Amino acid sequence: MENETVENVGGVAGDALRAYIERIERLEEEKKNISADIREVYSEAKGNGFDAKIMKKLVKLRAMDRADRQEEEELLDLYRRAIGLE
Amino acid sequence: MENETVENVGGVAGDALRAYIERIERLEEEKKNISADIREVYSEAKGNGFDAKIMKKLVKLRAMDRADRQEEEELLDLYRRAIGLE
Amino acid sequence: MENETVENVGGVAGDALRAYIERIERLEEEKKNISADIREVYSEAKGNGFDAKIMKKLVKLRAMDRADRQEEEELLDLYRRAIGLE
Amino acid sequence: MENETVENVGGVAGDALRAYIERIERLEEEKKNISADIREVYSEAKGNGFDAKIMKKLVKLRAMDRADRQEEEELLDLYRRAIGLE
DNA sequence: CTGCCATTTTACCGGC
DNA sequence: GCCGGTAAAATGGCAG
Repeated sequence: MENETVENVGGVAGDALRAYIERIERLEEEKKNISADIREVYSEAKGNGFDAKIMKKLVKLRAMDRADRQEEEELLDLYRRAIGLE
Repeated sequence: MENETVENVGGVAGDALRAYIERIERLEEEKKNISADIREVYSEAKGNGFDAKIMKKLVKLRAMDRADRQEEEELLDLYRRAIGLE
Repeated sequence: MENETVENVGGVAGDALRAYIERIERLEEEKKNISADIREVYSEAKGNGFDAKIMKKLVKLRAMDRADRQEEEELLDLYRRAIGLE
Repeated sequence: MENETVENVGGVAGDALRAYIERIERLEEEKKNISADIREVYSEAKGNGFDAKIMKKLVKLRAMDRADRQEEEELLDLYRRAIGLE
């Protein structure tokens, strides 16, 4: 390949590739910031006496719709009784 | 506790708790959207013939500073030769 | 280094390294087999009408000691009531 | 259901369920022990001057067959040159 | 066969 | 500074 440049190595379009990579890097950066914000909220809550682990369970439960949540809880309850786990 | 309300159950300040939970939920929502965007970029790149797995490696390598990257690569190379893995 | 061999590359003791790697590989192999066995049990249970997801929760609950389990469940319950999540 | 016992709660066969759970628990126990063994090997290697992170990469590379490994490495190399990452 | 979800592994962060 | 636990990433199994 005669006119091979950094933008076109072995048939790979370097410009296009770099553009994708940079878009991803920007998005990863944003995501990282949001994760830091979330950690901060948990930390603040903890400072006011709340238990972060339990809060995470609440977040999960709220994310499920009510019907699913109830169905799942009832089934778990049933299984627990079946094996005698209180 | 006589005046126990939904906002103050067993000494737990429901309003404060709910506020934390909602802040977290908003942030989680944003994060989720960004993750979707990232997946989309990989998907688009894949559609144009790039290999997503290799792209992820590039992103990781670029995130490391040059010195660390080179050190790590040299060490791996050394170990490979030590056990005869080409 | 004059007498550098595959067993001693750049000061790295190839024999020792290979021995560690091989021990790890054997253990990883065993682990993989056990994981397959576990999947098989869940699969069999599923074939007999049990819900694997709920079973996994049972396994987790049984792994916690009773005191921890009860404490955690009570705290979650308290928080749920505080934010009005049933 | 009149003769409901701990072995048959709400139509759930407690004995069968418990048997599955216990099989899983035994397997999980074994798996946990093996994981501990693996960690121990890495730790021992570290004590003798090896870098655990790099060792993990070796294990991974050895698990791939030679053709795949070479193909992947060549592709990564190509991409790196295409975006000018040395 | 592809995309999706769960598990597993890796990396990170906070606590001791 | 290290260790443990927690969250993120990557891999692998499963379903459609």
